[in-house]
Amino acid sequence: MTVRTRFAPSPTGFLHVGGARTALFSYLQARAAGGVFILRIEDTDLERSSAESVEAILDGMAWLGLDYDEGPIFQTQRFDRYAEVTQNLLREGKAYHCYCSKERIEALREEQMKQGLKPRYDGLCRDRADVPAGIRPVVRFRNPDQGNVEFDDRVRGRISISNNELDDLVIARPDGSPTYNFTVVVDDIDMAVTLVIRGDDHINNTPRQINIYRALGANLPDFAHVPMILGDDGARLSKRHGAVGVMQYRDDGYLPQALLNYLVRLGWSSGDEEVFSLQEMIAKFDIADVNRKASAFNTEKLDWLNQHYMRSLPAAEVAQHLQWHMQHAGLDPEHGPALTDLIEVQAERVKTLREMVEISRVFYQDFESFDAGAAKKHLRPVAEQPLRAIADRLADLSDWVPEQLDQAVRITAEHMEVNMGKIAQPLRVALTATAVSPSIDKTLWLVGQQRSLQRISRALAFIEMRAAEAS
RNA sequence: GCUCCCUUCGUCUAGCGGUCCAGGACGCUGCCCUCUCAAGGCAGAAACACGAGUUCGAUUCUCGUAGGGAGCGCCA
Repeated sequence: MTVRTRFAPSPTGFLHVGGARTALFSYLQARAAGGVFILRIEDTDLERSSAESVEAILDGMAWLGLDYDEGPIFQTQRFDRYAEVTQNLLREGKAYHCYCSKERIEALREEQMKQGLKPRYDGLCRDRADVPAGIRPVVRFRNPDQGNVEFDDRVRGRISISNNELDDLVIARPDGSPTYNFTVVVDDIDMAVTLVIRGDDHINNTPRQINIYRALGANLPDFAHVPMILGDDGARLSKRHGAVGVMQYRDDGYLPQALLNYLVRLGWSSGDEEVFSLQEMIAKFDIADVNRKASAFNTEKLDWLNQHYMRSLPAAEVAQHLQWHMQHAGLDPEHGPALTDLIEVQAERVKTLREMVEISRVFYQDFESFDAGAAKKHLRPVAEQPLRAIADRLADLSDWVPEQLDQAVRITAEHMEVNMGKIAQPLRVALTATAVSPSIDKTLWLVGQQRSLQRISRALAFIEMRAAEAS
């Protein structure tokens, strides 16, 4: 039997990291088995669902590269089907109309809670013969009241719950619209899903869903309930933890490979390995090896992985993502070094593409003024001779490559009998306006010959101006 | 309140009765390297929630306690 998995988000917001992880797990299980991965949009709640959210989810899936074989399938397109199944259950006596008012149900719930009982529908309308006038009834599923439901969860192990704990849940509202626990079951049956991977907040729903499967005479899929993701502080992940939406990670400068790798390691491991390409994940991941406890999201480790991928992925591939950030920062890649060159030298000094853009402005745009502290320390009269000397040598350089540039600076330092720092630091400030940049040869290389010479002249003028002011 | 579930370094995890005075990774600290910042190399601090059992022997099995989570909707 071919493995069929699905990811079934409800479009009530963006794709968050927890959802992305269950999507990834479902995707990996399907791909590993040469099976089918389905995307289904659970939009039965017309109030909360939105087209923007659907877009956001689709965008998130696309950015992560989690391609699906079937879908997106929208539940709102399947209302006729749910109604049909509901009618069948009604006809077979496996479901019934319930005329109880919401008020009565609420009062019942309160009363039961007060008595220390678990709130459950009391079945008043179960065998009702009359049809009260003027009331549009809901449809309730007739849950077995004997025995218990057991299933082997692929991550949680054996789970057993007594039918006494369950009650007759509403499967259709007065207007006929179906409810979640019913639609998932109908859909997973119709779509022949063989493995249901979802958040463990659904674990308590599973027994009642299993009862519906049985009433429908369908085979059960395997279930795998994965723990949720917590924020850095161990509390449930929410907006106040910063980024929770997948696309926010893109905006913040993370590579999809890094996020995916981080997510797969959250609650799962394979020996001492930390880095996994998508192919390796497919080969090594097994939902049965996922941990049972919730894990906290740690941005520092994500940062480490992100830098790893910025450095190890082909520069051309990273450049495609960097391009997007350059544009968003208002920088034109044409006005400076090739992005692949930039990545080669900058990737090891930043955690995100966004930071890379920030520290690289100076290679694409002229700066307004020298950093005050850096200028005060390095653009002093003593730097004048070294700067003139290096400028002369650089002006004659025909081959503007790091090796030649490194030689030029070293030889200049040797001739002047000074430390590298005596020449590199003033030069660094001249070129970048700050005292921090890549190694001096790489900095020169990225700035380019013409621009380097212009900036050195500018620094010399600055030094003279300061000297004049002082005297 | 009731039901179900979870508990190894700060964090992610390895461990599936003796190989563990508990291994790896991120982070942290120190040293080295060094033209700045990084990166890199080396070293280090850092955990089995607690209490009873079972056993010759428990991180590993059982039961309690404590702490935490989820569910109990005409939301998904």
